[in-house]
Amino acid sequence: MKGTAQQILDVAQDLVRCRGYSAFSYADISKQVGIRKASIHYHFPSKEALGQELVKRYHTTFQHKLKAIEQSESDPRQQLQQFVGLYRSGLSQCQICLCGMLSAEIEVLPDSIQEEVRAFLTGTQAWLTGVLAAGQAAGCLQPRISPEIEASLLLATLQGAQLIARTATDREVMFDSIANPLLTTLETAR
Amino acid sequence: MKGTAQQILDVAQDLVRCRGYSAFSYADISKQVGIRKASIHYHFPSKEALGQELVKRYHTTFQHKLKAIEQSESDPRQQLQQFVGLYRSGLSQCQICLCGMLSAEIEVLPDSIQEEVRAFLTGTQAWLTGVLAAGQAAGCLQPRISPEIEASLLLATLQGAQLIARTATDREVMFDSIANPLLTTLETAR
DNA sequence: GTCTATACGAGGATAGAC
DNA sequence: GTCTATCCTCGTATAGAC
Repeated sequence: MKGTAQQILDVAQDLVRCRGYSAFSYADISKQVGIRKASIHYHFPSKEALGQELVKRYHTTFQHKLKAIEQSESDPRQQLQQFVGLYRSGLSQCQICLCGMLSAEIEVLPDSIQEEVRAFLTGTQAWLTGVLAAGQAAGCLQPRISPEIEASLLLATLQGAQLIARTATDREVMFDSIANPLLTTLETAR
Repeated sequence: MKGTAQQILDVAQDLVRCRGYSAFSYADISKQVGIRKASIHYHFPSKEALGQELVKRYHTTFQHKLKAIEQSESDPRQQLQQFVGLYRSGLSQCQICLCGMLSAEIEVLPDSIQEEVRAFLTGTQAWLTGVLAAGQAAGCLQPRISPEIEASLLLATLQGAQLIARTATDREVMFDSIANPLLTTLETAR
């Protein structure tokens, strides 16, 4: 059984990924967790503190998922496919990457949260670069220009694909229509 | 000299592209235009009405810019370059595409505004498809898989590049580091 | 830890004078 | 067209009882 703080973070994460930081409130969390608004302040004194913790936890969890991918798949092509899968999941509930959403809202975020978002993006791109470099070395992936540049192109495309997909009625279909061709063209011709 | 309604839309557009729909208010507009909050309601009875008009006007203006590109450049490569330029401009003031921002917030937007956003994205992708098809026919552009698919890939990458760029200190440099390689790889090798 | 009660400001919106 | 005045709701946050 989870602690209240974790439940709050779980609910808050879903809310932010769906509606955005500006548009979610303590009242929303209150309803879904089943405690009063004031009680949330016991666990997180301010919205800023909550938001900061949210991104930190998201970053950590995401890193664990990346580690898991590295350990479960040795083929860089499949690591890449699983990575794309991370961006696909959540779309059905109309959620996008927490840090994609927060990037859009970056101008209205407290500095402390902005920093966490930047750290996430930097870390993710570094991981992607590693996968692409390994794939290039193994001859199974062909990054455009360089692994570094391909990583930023890829990340941008996935964030954008999420944005566009969520305007569609069938979000996953729309996402796949972008992500699948992308993966195909990165894999070396057989 | 512009009418008040247009001034309101101008200011509102900058605000939404920078902060988002949820995070901008009549008070913000009021300060910048120099009239009282209540006066805004004379021109736009509700925030929803203002938002809807905003996207409609943005869409129309954007279409005019696309027409202008078609007429000033006959080379599809340069049309594409100018198109990318549209996504680059505004970044220095921390603004992203109005409809990219609204896509992120789509879940909290009134239906009427959601529709306008979808129309914009569909129209833009159609235009891009045309340019890519022309470039392919002329042998100066090489779309991945097909012009249609390349258009959606390209659009997603540009929207994502804007998102990521705005988290950086030097936003235009970051944007270019994604957009330039993208353009390079689309142009046929010389 | 969670509650009730409350403070305080901000947000969108309306009525009516000028 | 724009103003002042006002309404009502919602948002974050705090104090203090249980």
